[in-house]
Amino acid sequence: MRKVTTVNVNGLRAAAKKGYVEWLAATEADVVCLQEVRAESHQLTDAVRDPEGWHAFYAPSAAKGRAGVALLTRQEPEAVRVGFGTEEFEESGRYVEADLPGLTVASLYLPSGEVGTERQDEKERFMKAFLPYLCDLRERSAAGGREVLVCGDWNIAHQEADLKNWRGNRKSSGFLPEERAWLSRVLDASEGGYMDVVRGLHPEVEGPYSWWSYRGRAFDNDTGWRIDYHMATPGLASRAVKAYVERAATHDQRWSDHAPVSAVFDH
Amino acid sequence: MRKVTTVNVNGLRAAAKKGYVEWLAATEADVVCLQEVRAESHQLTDAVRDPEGWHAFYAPSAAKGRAGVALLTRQEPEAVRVGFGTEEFEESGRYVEADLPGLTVASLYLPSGEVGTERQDEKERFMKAFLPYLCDLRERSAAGGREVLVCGDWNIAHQEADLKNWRGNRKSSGFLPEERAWLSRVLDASEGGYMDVVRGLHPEVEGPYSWWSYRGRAFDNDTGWRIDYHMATPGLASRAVKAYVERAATHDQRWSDHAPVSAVFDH
DNA sequence: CGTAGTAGG
DNA sequence: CCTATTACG
Repeated sequence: MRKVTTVNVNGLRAAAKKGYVEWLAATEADVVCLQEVRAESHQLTDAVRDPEGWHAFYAPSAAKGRAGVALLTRQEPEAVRVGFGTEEFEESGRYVEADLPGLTVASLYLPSGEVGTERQDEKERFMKAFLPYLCDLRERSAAGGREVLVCGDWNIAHQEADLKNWRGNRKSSGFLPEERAWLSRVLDASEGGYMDVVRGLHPEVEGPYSWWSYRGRAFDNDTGWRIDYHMATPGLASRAVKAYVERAATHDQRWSDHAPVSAVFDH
Repeated sequence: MRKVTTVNVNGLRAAAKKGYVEWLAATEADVVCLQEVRAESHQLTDAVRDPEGWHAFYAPSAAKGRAGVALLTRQEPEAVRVGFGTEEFEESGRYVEADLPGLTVASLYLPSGEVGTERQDEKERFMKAFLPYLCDLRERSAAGGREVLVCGDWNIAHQEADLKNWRGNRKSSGFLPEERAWLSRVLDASEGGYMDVVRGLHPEVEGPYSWWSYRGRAFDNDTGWRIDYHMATPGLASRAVKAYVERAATHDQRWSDHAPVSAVFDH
């Protein structure tokens, strides 16, 4: 495993018609993590559901047309698991993980919230349940000799450098103080203990953003958010040699409001 | 008034983006009758709602996004009336009429039905209430020295020549014996007393069809129905010199599942 | 197979 | 603004 890419496709059926298929055919990634598949497997064409040369695993949501994550791996995994053990989210299409030799890799779609609504409460319940799981996962994997990489749409920008208009979004879901504090705990060596691979390799830059609203000229003006992360255990993070947002993948013809984010690892 | 065109636009907002605007700008009609506007006036752009050179009158449905008829006239009408006096259908967006010198012209969208459903019952209630109105209208207009022309989507094919696959549709709403019999009463000299202008000028042809399903290759194969009619009082019908379906108007780029139907009158 | 509606993001 | 749903045609 050298390269892992994560991308929120915002509806795999729509994305497949607009450029996702060509992008996947051209990628050199060994693992691709998808979020917002927004389809049941039988609604996908065979070629999209099971692309040539990949093993594909889907965790759809029980709610039709919502959420849905997937993992594509070149190598056949030793095991695949859906959900993280919290009843409320088991069939929410938000988490799938696979064991590869020396690595557990996961595709995560953390709920998006809206301040003052039940959806924000749901996001917070997810966060509360998911952090202990991340700790368990890290410990369990360490015992099994595996590094961990949790990729996906975390729906939180961590620091001011992670979104263009941070001042205007201090009261917006996705940049609330409690959400940012939660991500800090994920990254805290004494708690979650994960590393933000992209930020680790690019500590001083604005962004790079991975999501731009479809409204207005957000993409053209690069008015974006960095909410898609590769969160890695330190041993794996130390092997990261390259990490970048494939902004150009959706430049000519946008096939999602997110761009793919990739990380390349040494040996 | 020389030329009157009727067209079911199947959503004026969608049609306006796909070719309706250009078609209207090029037409030489003096009156245009629209059905299935499927929008409230404020949802239309100014140029679409009030096209240059026309007087426009809308009768939207109380149900958002449904039905809706309109009349466009080059000349300012002496009067415009919405509905035909039957409570159930007053705000259903199915009937508007206007008085022009020597003529009352109407835009009608008769409900489409589906056998065995409440929608078929509604269609039948509409038919039952509308026939007496047509008789009243004819008599009232005659007393006022006006001819009558009721144009629109009647949602009934009258005879076998009025749809491609009449055998297969004998139990389909739109070609049921009772619907065909009702149209015969509209045309019966001793009852409705109206004339089918297009059929009057083209007694021996199949069609010409004015609606083709979007499903399959119906348009390319001309598997259509003739359900859009100009129904005229005899004095006006006798002045018809030309009547045709503008199939080519939606040939390159279809902007509705119906094509405009036009009739040209002498003096 | 389209156009609407509405929910979600 | 975009992708889904569902209702209607």
